[in-house]
Amino acid sequence: MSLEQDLLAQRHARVREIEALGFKPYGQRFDFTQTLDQIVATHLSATGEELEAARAVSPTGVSVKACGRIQTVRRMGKAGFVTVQQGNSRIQLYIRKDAVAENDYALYQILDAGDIIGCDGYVFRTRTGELSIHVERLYFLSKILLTLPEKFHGLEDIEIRYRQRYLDLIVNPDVRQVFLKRAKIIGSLRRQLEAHDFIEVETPMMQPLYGGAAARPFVTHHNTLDIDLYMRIAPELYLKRLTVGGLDRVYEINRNFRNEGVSFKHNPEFTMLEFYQAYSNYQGMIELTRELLREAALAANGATVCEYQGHQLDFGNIQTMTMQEAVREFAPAGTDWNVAGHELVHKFEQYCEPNLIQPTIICDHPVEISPLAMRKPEDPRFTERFEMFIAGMEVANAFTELNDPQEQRRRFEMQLEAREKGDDEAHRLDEDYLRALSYGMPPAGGEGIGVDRLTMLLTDNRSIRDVILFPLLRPESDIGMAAKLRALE
RNA sequence: GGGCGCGUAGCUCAAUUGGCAGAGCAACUGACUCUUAAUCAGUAGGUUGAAGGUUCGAUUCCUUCCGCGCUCACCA
Repeated sequence: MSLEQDLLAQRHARVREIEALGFKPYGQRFDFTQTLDQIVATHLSATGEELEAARAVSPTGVSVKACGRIQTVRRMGKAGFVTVQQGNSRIQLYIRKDAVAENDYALYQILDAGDIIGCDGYVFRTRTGELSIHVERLYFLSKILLTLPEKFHGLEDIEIRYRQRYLDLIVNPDVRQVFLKRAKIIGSLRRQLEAHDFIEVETPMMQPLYGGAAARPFVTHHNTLDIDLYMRIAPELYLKRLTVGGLDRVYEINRNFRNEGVSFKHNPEFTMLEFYQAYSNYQGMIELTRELLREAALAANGATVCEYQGHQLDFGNIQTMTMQEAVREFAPAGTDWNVAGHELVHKFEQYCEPNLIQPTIICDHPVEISPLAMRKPEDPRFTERFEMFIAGMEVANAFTELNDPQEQRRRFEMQLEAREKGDDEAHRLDEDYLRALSYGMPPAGGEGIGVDRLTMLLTDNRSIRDVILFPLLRPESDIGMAAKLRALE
């Protein structure tokens, strides 16, 4: 028998012991009166004397019913300390033989780190001043069968951290904070857009034709209809159909799927915010972007400035320059910046992109790479488009939407030519989209913001996998948990 | 897909030129009624990612495979 199975068998035997003591190892509702966060916040500054005095005045004044997962157990003869964690807080429980029922003490003696327990007790401070709960009654809520990683070093194996994120979250408190911040960022984006009268909509993830970006799609199949469907690479064309329908301000925060390489800034499924505002244009999007990012930074960090991989990023002061200006500034002296088309894009990617550390809006992209954006009236080689770069990453992409169906048809045909020349990521021609435009789409500005990348920047994580709860990995070979559990029966 | 690197006990890590696979934590037994990385005494725990090869002998060298990381390409 392997060690792992030996441990599992030990723990399983403990389940029977817990039952023999009259506790249920699983499945009990527990109506705690305070969370550990509340207990810690309430008594943060109370001294031991104050807590003792409060208890003398009213025994219920400092009494609590609380619960959490055991982090460490320190047993000493006829008493001991058990540190439990719940939410963002941990607190130690003090259990002594003469203060609890016999069964409760017997239970305490067989607790393992990782068990989930509850207690009744009162709040006090130990001799060393640590806020603690003096336990008067114990409850058993859930049994751990496996063993937690080491308490001091935590879990560092990056593969296990991604594969078993639940374990990562249990033992690495910083990871929890990253995902709390992520939720705050998304909440802030929603609040800002709602405040501007945008409504949240959901458009198809499975599409008969994919579009709105240049990328290879995932293909799936619907059995009953017997058709292939594509996982969307962007929601853009559906959201713009909604502006045709009179939903003037729409947004969607959801997953896009792109069948491309995986890297520190690419995950096959990623979260995109897209929004469209009728009667606006790309200048309007620049103004809105400044506001959204400023507020997101404040929501995440309480400041518009944050540190990212050693750089101070200022989300409250976003500069703007055209793509040509960027090449003029960053390319080696003598480089011809007064170019257009793919040549300009190439020079931009080569010389500028990695150097755009501070949040920077780059505008006026060549028409060749912008099939859905309106041309600039004063120079039709370029479009009313911008992308925002931060720390060398593209974080946002926006433009004045092309709403002329004739021009859109010609752009699609340009894309078809590119496809025939071997560009298998060129846009498809979407007849229904052209039909929608032919009913008249209001002038509009639209934008997409990469939520994962924004979260990376605001949480100082260099890998997109550290801001996605379950990043895509190759499936594990045999884990055999079912067989191991069956062996315990 | 290419290049480079990594994979040792449940976890974090050692192992000298190729020479008996080790430690701490976790686990188990015992002591201890204010500890906090509790302490102290003892016990047990290994297909060194997998398969093959070279060798008297392989964690160590070679080949293939698996997984992960970094990087390049791709990702307008």
